[in-house]
Amino acid sequence: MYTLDVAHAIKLTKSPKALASMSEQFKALGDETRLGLMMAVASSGNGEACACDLAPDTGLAQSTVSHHLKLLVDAGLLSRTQRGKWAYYALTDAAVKILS
Amino acid sequence: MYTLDVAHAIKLTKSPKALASMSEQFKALGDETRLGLMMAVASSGNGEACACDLAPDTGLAQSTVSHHLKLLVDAGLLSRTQRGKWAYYALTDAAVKILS
DNA sequence: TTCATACATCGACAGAAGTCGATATAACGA
DNA sequence: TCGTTATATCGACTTCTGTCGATGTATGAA
Repeated sequence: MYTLDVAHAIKLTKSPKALASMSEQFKALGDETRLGLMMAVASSGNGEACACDLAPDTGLAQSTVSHHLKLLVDAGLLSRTQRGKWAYYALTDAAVKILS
Repeated sequence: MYTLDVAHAIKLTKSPKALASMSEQFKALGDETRLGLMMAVASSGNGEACACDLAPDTGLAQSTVSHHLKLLVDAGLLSRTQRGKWAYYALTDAAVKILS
């Protein structure tokens, strides 16, 4: 039956907790700037991107980009690695699942 | 290479138009009430759900639910069919793709 | 035609979210 | 140690968004 397939495929998350974290991830992606950042990371040379490269492309203030990146990390969509002075961001598995 | 796979899998939507409509859909799903409505439709008996059934479960005002449903339809995530006095909502293909 | 029901639209309001400039922190080089 | 660079955090402001009650619209029944 079509319906049951859909319900099953959609990993019917009746649990409110799962629903909350799910909607948090969607909310994080529901902003053009942040989705653009995700795409930039995805298409960046090494699977990861330096904040110093991401910020200029957006045309936004550095503090704004930093804020958006933190939000994406908090939602579990980006990982953050500090190397020296630079911060590198990469997609998490969760992000790849949602975006592909 | 890992990165290129990611970039490709993510249907690298450099086009701003695609990015805008994508983020619109994510934004629509980025609200717990609306995501709950989507789940309710997905798990409803017939693949579609009547607004009259959806509204009471949310505990919200009827006007609020109507507003959310319109938003989901506008984002291309729900289809709307009027039958008599009742409005029936069903997931679109786009919604199934995102949610599964 | 009149009434009730199902839903949409409107106007208002409170709280959330995006943005900025200024400032703090932390790492590296001289 | 001092200065520079890369990011993060803070405070303020404006715009967006979720919510409601009231009202409009359309369908069907009496």
